[in-house]
Amino acid sequence: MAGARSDILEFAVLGILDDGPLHGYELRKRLSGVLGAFRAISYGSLYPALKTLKGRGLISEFQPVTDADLEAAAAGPALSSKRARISYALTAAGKDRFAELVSDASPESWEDERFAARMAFFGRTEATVRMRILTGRRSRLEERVATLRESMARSRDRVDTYTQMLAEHGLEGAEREVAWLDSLIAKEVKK
Amino acid sequence: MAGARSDILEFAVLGILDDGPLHGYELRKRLSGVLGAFRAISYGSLYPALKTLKGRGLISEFQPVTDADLEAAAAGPALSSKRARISYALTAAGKDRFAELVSDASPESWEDERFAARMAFFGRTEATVRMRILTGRRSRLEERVATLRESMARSRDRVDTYTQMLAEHGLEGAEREVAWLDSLIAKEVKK
DNA sequence: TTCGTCATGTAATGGGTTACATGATTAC
DNA sequence: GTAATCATGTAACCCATTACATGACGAA
Repeated sequence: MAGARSDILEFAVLGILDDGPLHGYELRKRLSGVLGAFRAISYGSLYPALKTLKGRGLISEFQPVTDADLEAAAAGPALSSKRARISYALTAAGKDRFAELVSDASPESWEDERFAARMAFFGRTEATVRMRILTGRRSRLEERVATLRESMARSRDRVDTYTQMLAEHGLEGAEREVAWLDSLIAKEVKK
Repeated sequence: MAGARSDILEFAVLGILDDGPLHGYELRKRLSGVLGAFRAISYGSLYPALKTLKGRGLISEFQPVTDADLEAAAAGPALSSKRARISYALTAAGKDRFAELVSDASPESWEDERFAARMAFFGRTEATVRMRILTGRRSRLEERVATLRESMARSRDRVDTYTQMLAEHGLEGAEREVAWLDSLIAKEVKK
């Protein structure tokens, strides 16, 4: 993914806006479904990020005024609020950037922080890249399982029951994710 | 937990040292078993934290020189290295502080960031506090399950299959943790 | 002798949160 | 009328990581 570190927010925002324009507040809600598991980003992170993205010419701001605009921008339960919210849309450069990011398959893609976001946009990801990320994630997790097992074996008698149960639960979680990935990979192959 | 935010590292370090003196390098390894799941802290975090703790008089530094000291400080696979490592030990104030922290049962205790660390020291936690944290964690997780279910229901037709599978996997993980907590709680009751 | 791991640290950087500030709209 | 939620932002702060710097010890 070209850049260095947490372009993950950039990626997620571009990906969501690639689906249609949205205003900040709603964007944030969608973000929590895309960024790993449960974490929601704060406005103190989102709005500055939006500003940066705009500064880089990847997204553009607009106030939806016509009904059509409202419909396009709201895309929610209802066109409830009439307040002039600030909506954001991808520019051509933004679309290009997202296309670039979504075609990347470098190892960071399957690390904890990024994997969920990457998978959330698998619908717009090439099959080969998808496969690479899934298998990469799988081997990453197996690695973790191995490390965990080893460290549990080493410390078995030193640590108390609670620590052990904690570690065991973590191990089971990792194994479960491996199994889940296996099923996803199998589905990919069948396709 | 008296203080504000991430006294979690403080808590974990005190808890580990409560078991006996240790040097930084080894401390860091143990920390990864105590801090949630898999995360390891970096030296760039650990050493400054140790310095602060020392400044606050909660831990003290010493160079193990006698065989007995070495034995006490190494506590590892072997007394391999003869190099004068800097070991840390709890002071009386440090012991008090740990006792204070370990008896806390405020709601933050069962949030994601803290729960694992709290549970890792359940062996030295009062039964009532233990119970409170376990049940608190449980209801926290159930809350999450509910939110997740609801948000999945709301967005069912809008989001693609991959996002859905991701959400489902997250949901299952949360449900699995609830079940795990149930078994832990049951064990506590029997005791 | 060179590689891996043990071992300890500091400075720069960065990503994020919290707290604060403000105000409109909706449902009761 | 008033509480909840929608909505947008800024400034201060915090915690952690990365990159860097240094060096000893053991094994091949």
